Formats: sequence, C-alpha cells, structure tokens
Amino acid sequence: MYFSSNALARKMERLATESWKKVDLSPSHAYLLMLVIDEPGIQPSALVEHLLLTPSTITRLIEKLEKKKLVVRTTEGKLTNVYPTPKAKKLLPELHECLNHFYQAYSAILGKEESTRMVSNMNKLVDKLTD
Amino acid sequence: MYFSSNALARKMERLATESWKKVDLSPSHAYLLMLVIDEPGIQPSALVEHLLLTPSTITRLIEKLEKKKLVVRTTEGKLTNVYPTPKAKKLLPELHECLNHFYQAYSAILGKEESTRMVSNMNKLVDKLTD
DNA sequence: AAAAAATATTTGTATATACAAATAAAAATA
DNA sequence: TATTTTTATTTGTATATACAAATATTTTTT
Repeated sequence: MYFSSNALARKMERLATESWKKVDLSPSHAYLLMLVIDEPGIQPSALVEHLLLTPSTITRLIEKLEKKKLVVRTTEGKLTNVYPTPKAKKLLPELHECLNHFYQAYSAILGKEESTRMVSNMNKLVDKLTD
Repeated sequence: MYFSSNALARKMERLATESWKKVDLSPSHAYLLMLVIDEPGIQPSALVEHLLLTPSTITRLIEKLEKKKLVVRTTEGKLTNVYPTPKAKKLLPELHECLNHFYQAYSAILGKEESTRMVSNMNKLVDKLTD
C-alpha cells in the first residue's frame, strides 16, 4: 500500500507536469492559480481545503506566483486575500487546455469510468484518513 | 486525480512514518532494509525495481543505512552488492512488527477487502503508466 | 584490438511538501 | 476592559525524491 500509493502519486505528478509544461507552471501552481481566478480574493485557508495541502505549502505556492506576476496578495488584519492579475486572467484558456490535456492523458490510459471510480475511491480513503 | 493521488500518498506516508517510528527509520529505509535482509547481496538496480524508486534515490537510501551501520556495500566493477549487518538482522523481528502495525492501521480504517482491492487497482494503474 | 554503445552507480542540484515555531490579529472569557 | 484562547498566515528548516550529468565498467561493433 505504501509503495503503491507513492508510486501512483509520482506517476501522476509526472503526467501532470508534462501537461502543464506549456504554461511553465507546476501542477500545484496551476491548480492554485485556477482557483484564484475562479474566486478572486480567495484566502489561503480556503486554498488549503481545496488543494489538500498545508498552510505553509500554500504560502510558498502563492509567493512563487506572486514573483511571476500572476497573483497579488493584500493583507488586512490576520486575513489575506489573493487576487489574479490581468496576466493571469489572460492565461486562463491555456490553463483549461492543460487541464483538459491532463484529463485526456490519464483517462486514455485508464478509461473514463475506471478513472472516475478510482478518484472517488481515493477521496473516500483520504477522508477516512483525515481525522 | 492529481490531488487525490497526491493526498492519498501523503496520508499513507504519515501513517507509515508513524508505524516505523519505533525503529527510527523512514518507511522507505525500512522497506529497503527488509529487502536487503531477505536477499543479502542484492544490487541497487534490483532495489530500484522492487521499490519503484529511481537509482539516485536508492543510492541515497543505502548511504543513510550505511551510516547507521545497518548495511554494508561492496563494489566490484560496475556492480555493487548490499549486505545487512548483524545489527540489521537483529532488528528484523521489530521491522516485521512495524510492518504489521502499518497493515493493521490502514486496514482497520478501510477494511481488509477494500484495502486489497485498492492496492491492486493502484498497481494496475501504475503499470499502465509505466511505459 | 580499438572505438563505440550500453549499463550500473554515484554526485550535484532542484522541487515539492511538511512540521514546528513565530507572528499577528480576532474572538472569547474573566 | 484586560487577559486568555483561538485562528490565519508566514518563516526557518528538514525530508523524500527526482533529473541530469559524471564516472566507471562491461558489452558490442567495427
């Protein structure tokens, strides 16, 4: 189980990295950016929930996107809002293309049905492991 | 799919790390060590196949176990053999205990049947992704 | 036999992520 | 209102792993 889940994650990472090469973003950065475009002003805590990553990782991802001028951060009190830049919005169609490319890539290998089932099983498992 | 597989791997990593705390080894180190004990003189290239990791990672894992005096390496020509030390052999029962603890931990959460099915599905998937 | 190609391993460096501690602000309690 | 607790985010540092290049050796080809 240990090695299977790790191996699967690494394979998926590779496939995803390949898919997002065109926009020069890692899959995590790309997903985060899409969430920010979809919901401008979204807070890091919300990103944590969507992406199943830890707060520190989210901070690091945002920092990198900020350097690339794809998002901006405004902090008021203890809360932070993350907004997409025009540059990011312009990139959206390409991001969707990459997402689609990735989906096609793995569902071509697994079949759409099996893919869907697998994802939902994994999610169930993750939920159960999240106490 | 991308986040689900990654999240699952991270949860499993945590569960496994917990299980191997007693012997003060990371799961990867522990599995590698068990393989070496099981097949003294095993070569890095064989470990690569068993553990689904890259050669460089295997080298790094062995290096660490060597520092802990749990394995020794002998190199002749381009081939390297890895052997367990007596210290490692003495550790074997504890390693098995940890392995069992880990198995109990996740199959308690998922059920033995679902666990087995999940693992075999993941392996199938990994195989298909390994071109 | 000399040169080229293939194979096994190691080394330098980079990426993704996490944990724990630090910071800072808001909310709850006394 | 002052104090404590909780919540949100960031920072310092560590781990697991990979890729690409380097090294060394064996095998194949010429």
